[in-house]
Amino acid sequence: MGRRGEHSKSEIEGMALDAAEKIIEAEGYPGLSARKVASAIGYTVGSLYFVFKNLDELVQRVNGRTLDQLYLTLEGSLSECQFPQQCLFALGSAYLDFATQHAHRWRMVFEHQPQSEGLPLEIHEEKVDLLFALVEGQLQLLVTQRSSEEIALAARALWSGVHGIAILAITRHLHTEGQQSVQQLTEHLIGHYLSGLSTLEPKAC
Amino acid sequence: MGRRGEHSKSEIEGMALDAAEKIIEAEGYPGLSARKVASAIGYTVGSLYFVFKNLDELVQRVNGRTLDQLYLTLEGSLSECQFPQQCLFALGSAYLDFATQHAHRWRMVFEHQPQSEGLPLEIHEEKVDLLFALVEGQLQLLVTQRSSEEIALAARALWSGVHGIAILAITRHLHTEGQQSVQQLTEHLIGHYLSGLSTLEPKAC
DNA sequence: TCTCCAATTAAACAGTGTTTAATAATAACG
DNA sequence: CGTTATTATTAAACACTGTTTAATTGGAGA
Repeated sequence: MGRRGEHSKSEIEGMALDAAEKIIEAEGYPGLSARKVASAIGYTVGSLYFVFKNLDELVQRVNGRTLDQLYLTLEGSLSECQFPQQCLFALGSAYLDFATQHAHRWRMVFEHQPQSEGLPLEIHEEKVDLLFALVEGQLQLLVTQRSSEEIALAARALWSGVHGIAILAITRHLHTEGQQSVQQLTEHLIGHYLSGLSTLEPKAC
Repeated sequence: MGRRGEHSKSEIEGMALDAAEKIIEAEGYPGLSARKVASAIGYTVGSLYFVFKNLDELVQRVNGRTLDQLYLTLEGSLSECQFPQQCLFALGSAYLDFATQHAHRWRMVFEHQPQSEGLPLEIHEEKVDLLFALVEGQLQLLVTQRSSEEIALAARALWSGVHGIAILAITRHLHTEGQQSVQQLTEHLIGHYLSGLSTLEPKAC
């Protein structure tokens, strides 16, 4: 039926991901549906299932692209800073900006729970590790003479903190006004944590 | 039809909330459905809508109870500590335990996005503020001579951090092994943050 | 030109949240 | 005690969901 081969399989895939992103950005994850995506790209649900195994798989693919985009954004934020502490502030600020500007898509990365347990979670762990690596790089420059395990631990502790601020701010659980004070909160956390990191003796952690 | 007045309105309400909690704890939020709750308490969907306006309202009620339970747990954890820093560690540990033991219900508190925007978010802000107050109390004891605004900011920064660790740990985005190292991560964050808090001059924040 | 395969669809199934009208059981009233 | 209202409860419907199925159609290869 109609227009066979008009779009290649990977073209349809890309169109579907684009459409899904738009829907999610506009209506949030609950607003996403297979038929909506299909009709947005001028196809029927069946064609979606010809390209994706599941709707879960589609969501995971969208999440993968979101993580890629987030990585590029964070990496880009490092081009406008000099000293490690400055750069960690920049990373935090960029993370918060991205989370608020693409709130729905960003939340979906961490909130979506696939029902059919497949394998693509490993891919995500890889991409999340890349994000952590950005933080580790700056911490490495800041506190020398520390094992990579300690650096990894520190990066996860600090960045979980920034992540928590972002989530609570977006879901309006912080009960603090405006975006300015959220940035303030982030700088407060990072600043005090780093101060403690350089104060406490290296062996104590 | 049948057994009219066998249970009062508030009894049915309580039964429904209990049943919903069990379902969520067992299958997660996606596993919850009106018909499941109804049949679990021996009624029909219609009776649910006679008691609750929405399924959203039922979820919000469950979330309210979860927050109450969380508060009691955290408050209880304070009975086994003496010094503020010790108590903050205890609070963090208890928060993490609760989050992992009731992962599905705890996640729902922060992840559920109601479609029909009602009013009961204010209730939640109140209960969340109560949680923050527990942290503020310990910080108050730890660092004297600081305005309540500074204490409130510090409590939110620190506890967002603990919250972030809990979320990322539960959703397995931390890529760190076992629960023991998650506790380690929390103590690391709290310890270093507090160290920085007492080091940095009071006016600098 | 005929065949066969791949792409696409329409239709179905079981499930969802929510609303509706019908109904049974009780309470109120004469 | 009989009748009427009211109120709790249900069954059924509606529009929607994810997913599967069988049926088609278009084009490539022989």
